[in-house]
Order: sequence, then structure tokens, then C-alpha cells
Amino acid sequence: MGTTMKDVARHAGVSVGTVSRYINGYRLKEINMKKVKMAIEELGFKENIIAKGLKNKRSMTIGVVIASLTDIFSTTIVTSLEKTIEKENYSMMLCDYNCNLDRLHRKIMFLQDRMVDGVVLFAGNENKEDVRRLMNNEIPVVVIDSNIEGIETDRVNVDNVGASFRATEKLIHSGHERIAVINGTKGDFIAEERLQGYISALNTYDITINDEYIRYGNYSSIGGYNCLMELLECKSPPTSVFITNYYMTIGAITAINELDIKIPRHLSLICFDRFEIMDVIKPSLTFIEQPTDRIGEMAGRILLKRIKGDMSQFPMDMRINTRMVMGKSIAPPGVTDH
Amino acid sequence: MGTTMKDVARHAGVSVGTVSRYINGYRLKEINMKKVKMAIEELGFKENIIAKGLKNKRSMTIGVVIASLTDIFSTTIVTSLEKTIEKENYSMMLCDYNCNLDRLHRKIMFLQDRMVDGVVLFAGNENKEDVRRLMNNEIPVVVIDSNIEGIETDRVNVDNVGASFRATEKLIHSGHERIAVINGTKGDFIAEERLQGYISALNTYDITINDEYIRYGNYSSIGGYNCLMELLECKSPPTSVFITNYYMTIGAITAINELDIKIPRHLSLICFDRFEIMDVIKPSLTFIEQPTDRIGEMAGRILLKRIKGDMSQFPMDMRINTRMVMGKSIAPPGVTDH
DNA sequence: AAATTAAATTGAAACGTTATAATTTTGAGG
DNA sequence: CCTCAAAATTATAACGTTTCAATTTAATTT
Repeated sequence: MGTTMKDVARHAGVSVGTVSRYINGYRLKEINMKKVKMAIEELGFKENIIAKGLKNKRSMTIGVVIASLTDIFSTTIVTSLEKTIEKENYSMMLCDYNCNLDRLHRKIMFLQDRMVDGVVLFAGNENKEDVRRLMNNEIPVVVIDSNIEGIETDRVNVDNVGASFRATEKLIHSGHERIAVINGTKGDFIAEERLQGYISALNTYDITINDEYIRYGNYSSIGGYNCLMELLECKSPPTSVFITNYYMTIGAITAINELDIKIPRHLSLICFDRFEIMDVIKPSLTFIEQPTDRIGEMAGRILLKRIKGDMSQFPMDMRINTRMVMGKSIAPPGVTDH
Repeated sequence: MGTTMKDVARHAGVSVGTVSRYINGYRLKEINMKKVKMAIEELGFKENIIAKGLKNKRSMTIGVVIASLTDIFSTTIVTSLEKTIEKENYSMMLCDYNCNLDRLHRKIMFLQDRMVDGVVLFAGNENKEDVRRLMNNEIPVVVIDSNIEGIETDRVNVDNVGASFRATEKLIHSGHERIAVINGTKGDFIAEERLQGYISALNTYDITINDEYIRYGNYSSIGGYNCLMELLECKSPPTSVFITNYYMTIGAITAINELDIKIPRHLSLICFDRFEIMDVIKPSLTFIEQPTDRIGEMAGRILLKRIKGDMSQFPMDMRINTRMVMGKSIAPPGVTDH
């Protein structure tokens, strides 16, 4: 280790320039090619990406900022994002900021100091100044699951409105009218979109909107648990619930178990996101699957494209379709099994 | 952006060397200090970590390899690891390899190419050749939750044997003798240690070991679900179960709910790891909490120490104590509530 | 076979830092 | 005010690449 291109050049009897050209895939005479190749193998040469980065002002690294490393939805997307960028020899610096905006700011600064070639931001990172600075420095930014108002960036989102519409519609089609929603965080981009889909479905089918049925669980399991408990304490409790994320679903199911409510006999359920425990829950849940693979891949592809300087179709507003997976958690209201 | 030390030097009317010395905190004359400081502010100079890295052969980056970004236990540790290293201005390249050994190899190569100053490996990364290569290249390695046989590395583990002993003992103390264990993956370092604690507790209290009560759930919720189902189908089912990780606990609880078994009336439970849904499960579970904060912090501290060249007490075998958190999931066997 | 063109290679100057030897400035002592 | 040491600063050579003008080598044409 520690062998440089200079060593390789000497060993092969050519100049460093030639070695460089070999490394970067430019054509050179057969004979030199062989000599260089052998020298590299014999010396175990590995190029120094740092020196390379200094020269071409590229770090071959992208920065990824998520709210929390422990949020499985984000990390699943990141996994596929990484798979996409590593194909082009990029690596990733992954940061979380644990909902601390100051920390978020520091992280973005940090990535910029590290000369990342591009940045992927996840929902909630609405630190406009930082984003603006990145873009002024010509560091492309792709935003996932969000939309930074007032700043034009490429973004990748699922079709939240459509998905929620169809989820709600699904409940309506099986006869429900008392349909509740356990939504994320009030005002949040995703939550607003999902709410819009829900409302629009109810409107379409002329069902009156009952504010009591609209709850916010802050994307957490404890939130989901509490919302479900509260919903069932309404004078006229819902016969079905639409839950807009993974953690809240876990919480709601825990509440349901505790209350000894049977699904779908007493309550129909449709939720967002596939998660591991799903395979194991009985009855199987009907849910909307967000194609995390595709989200990560798209984000990666767009970012790489921008990094290469291709600014066509900027800003892209990529909308990814979801898929509804049918389980057995929905039945007509007020019907007993037999 | 784009301004270099040269620009600062010119603007301040000093040489680049002086600017460098300012940046790195060496003493210089008051007057020059002020001039440089002003110039930096006026030009918005930011040092180029890449160039710096090239010169001092340090990337100020550590590599972290975990099995999967979606494994919450690992990512929780990584979160605190990151907090530790960022205090000293290090950043982290986080990789997962999704149980693909070839991918693991590539990742480690990758980190080495990126000139990381140190590496943290999580359980299962027993790619001896790669680890050896890292160490030969004087890149310090800290291993978490594992022990690479035949290679001396610093490592950080919880006291698995002790924790499992006490967990099992706890069940024994409340009168159980038919105690099952749902363990991770057979042969795995952690699983073996936890099994050892279990066996040793039974031996200590003269309880015969029943092989039927020892199950492997591969750390997955589906595994935990299946194990629990199987255990209850024994001719003489256990009255209590010790579950050695988070995901398997989730699976087991799902099975328990499905079978309408009441805890702790029909079955006592003790498990490993705190997780979000825990706050919400009734009855509250008794569990062993692994101090993920401390694990990450220790790993970070040891690695930084090695990076600084301090090899004292090498190889460290750090054992972190766990804590038992009392819930209401344990009761004497065969006793009904009232 | 000479002349022309094309292709391949070389050598040296960058990239933005740090380290070091050489130089200048400062300050104390006589 | 000169000398000499100590302190501070400067200029320059690295670090390991890439790039580009200049040069050499090879291929083609006449």
C-alpha cells in the first residue's frame, strides 16, 4: 500500500500521464497497456480518490440527510438509493439530525465542506437557507417526500393524493361511511396530501366529513395507539380507519389487540407501508405499498444526472405510483362473520 | 466557496503559510491574526478538507459497516457513534451489505479506497481477509457485537452471558422451571453467548435442560412468531419464554395475540431490547435494555484513540453492562389473576 | 523514401493544503 | 547602536492525481 501512480509508472517504464490515462480508460498502445496493467497488479496499486478529488473537484460522494437513522421508511429508501449510486462509483455520506434544526444546519455545512457532489434531502428538512446555499454553489439537491416552498428543486414523491383517495374509496366501496383517518403531523407536506386524498374521496361519494374522524398521530406508534383509542371513544365511532404510516399502524394494532377488537369484523383497516411484521399479523392487512426501491432509485438517478451537468427538465417533480396490496382487513360494516 | 488560502493570504497581505498556521491554531502575531481573521470572514473562506486530507493523509472520515440499514438496533448504535465522532470533526461513511458477503468485501475495499481513517464493523462481518488487510494497512478496526476469531481487534460487546443469566434467573426466581429461549441464529457469536447465559442459569438452579425449549428465530419477527407457535405445541409447553432480540419479540407477541394467550397469566415473558412499541404494549414487558448509546460511544472513543495512534491496552474487549427494566410480563407459573 | 498527418506519450504545471528550511523581524543585553 | 538569539514569517517543495502543450512515434499518402 502507499504505491502511487509514480511508482507504477517507473515500474512499467512509462510516464505517470500514461498511467493516468490507463486508469481512466483512455486508449493507449497495446504494449503499454499490458505493461501498466502488470505493474498495477504487481504493486497492488490503488488509486487515491482523495487526490483525484482534489484535482477534478469531485468527491465522488453524495450527501444524504434523513431525519433519523432509526426511521425504517427512510433507511429503506436510502438502501436502494445507495445501490443506485454505487453503480456509478459514488459513495454516500449519510447524516441524520434527530429533529434538531441546528444540527441539520451543521450537517449540511458539513457535507458542503466535504465537497459532496450532490445532496438528497428527506422530508422535513425545510432549511431553506441551507438548500439555497447548496444550490448557489451548484451542488444539486433532490428532495424526497417533501416540497420546499419557494425553492425549485428536483423532487421525488409518491402520489399521496391518489393513493389516499383509492384507499378511502376502497373502504367506501365495501360500504363504509364512517371512515376515520389517522394522519401524520398536521401541516406537514405528506400529511396534507394524504388528507386531501381522503377528503376528496369522501366528497366524491357525497359522504359528509366528520372532523372528529380526522386525527393526527405524528407518525409515531404511541400516536397511532392514542388516536385509535380516541376514535373508539367517539359517540359514533368509525367503522373503518385509514392509517397513513407504518409506526402509527403498529400502535393502532396494539390498541386494537388490547381492546380485543376483531378485524375486520368490528373494524376495517387500511394502511400505508409494508413492514416486516405484516407477514405475521392476522388477519393480513390491506395496505398501500410505497415502492421504496423505486423512490430511492429515482432520486439517485436524477441526482447523478444533475451531477453530470444535465439540467434538462429541471425541476423534475417525480410522482411515483403506489400499489394496493389486498389483505383481509376490510369487510362491510356491521356484518358479523356468520 | 471557491476561495482558497491563497486568496485569503493575498487579501490579508501575508503568506499562505501564515494563513495555514492561523487555521490550525498556531500562534502568530496579534496583528496578523486579526488581518487573517478579517480576510477569512470577508471572503467567506472555508478550508478544503479534501486538499487537507491529501496532505496529511487523513480523510477525517471513518467507515461503518452494518448488515442492514433497516436493522434498528444497529442504526441506533450508529446514531450515538456518529454523535461521538462528530465531536472531533470526523464524519462517517455508513455502508450496509444486506447479508451478501461479496458486497461486504466490496464495501470494505470501497472504504479503504476512500482512505477512511478507521472502521467500525458490526456483528457478522466476519470477512477475515478484509479485516486483516485493513489492519495491515494500519487502519484501526473496532468490532461491535462480535468477535472475529483469530484476529485481534478492539471490540465492544454487551455482557451477553451475564444478561441472559439474569434474565433466566429472573424467571426462575418467580417459580418457573419450564423456561424456553427463542434465540438468534445458531452458531452466531451473540446467540451462543446468550445461550450460554441461559444454560448456565438453569444449571445453577439445577433445572434440567430441555432441548425442545431451545429455539432459533434468526433474529426475525417471522422467526419469533414461528418459534412461539412451535413452543406451545410441545407436549409440555413452557410456562415462560426468554426472547433474545427485538424482532423476534414482535413476532412472538403477534403469535401470542393471535392465540389469545394472556401475559403473564398463561405465559411469562422476558426479552432483549427496548423498542418504540414497547411503551404501548400491555402488559408492559420486562426486558433487558442494551445501552445502545454507550455501545456507540465506546466504539467511537476507542476508534478515535487508535486513530490518534494510542495503542495502549490493545486489543480492548469492552463489555458493557445491561440493565433489566421491570414490567408486568412475569408472574409465577400456573397462577390466575384472582 | 520523403512528407504529411494522426496517434500516443511525455513532462510539467496545476489542484489547495501542510511542512520545512531559509529568511526576516523583534527584542534584550551589552 | 550593534550583536545575537528567539520568534515569526516566507517561499518552496511536497501530497497523488489530471490536464494540456509539446514532443515522439506510428501510419498513411505521394
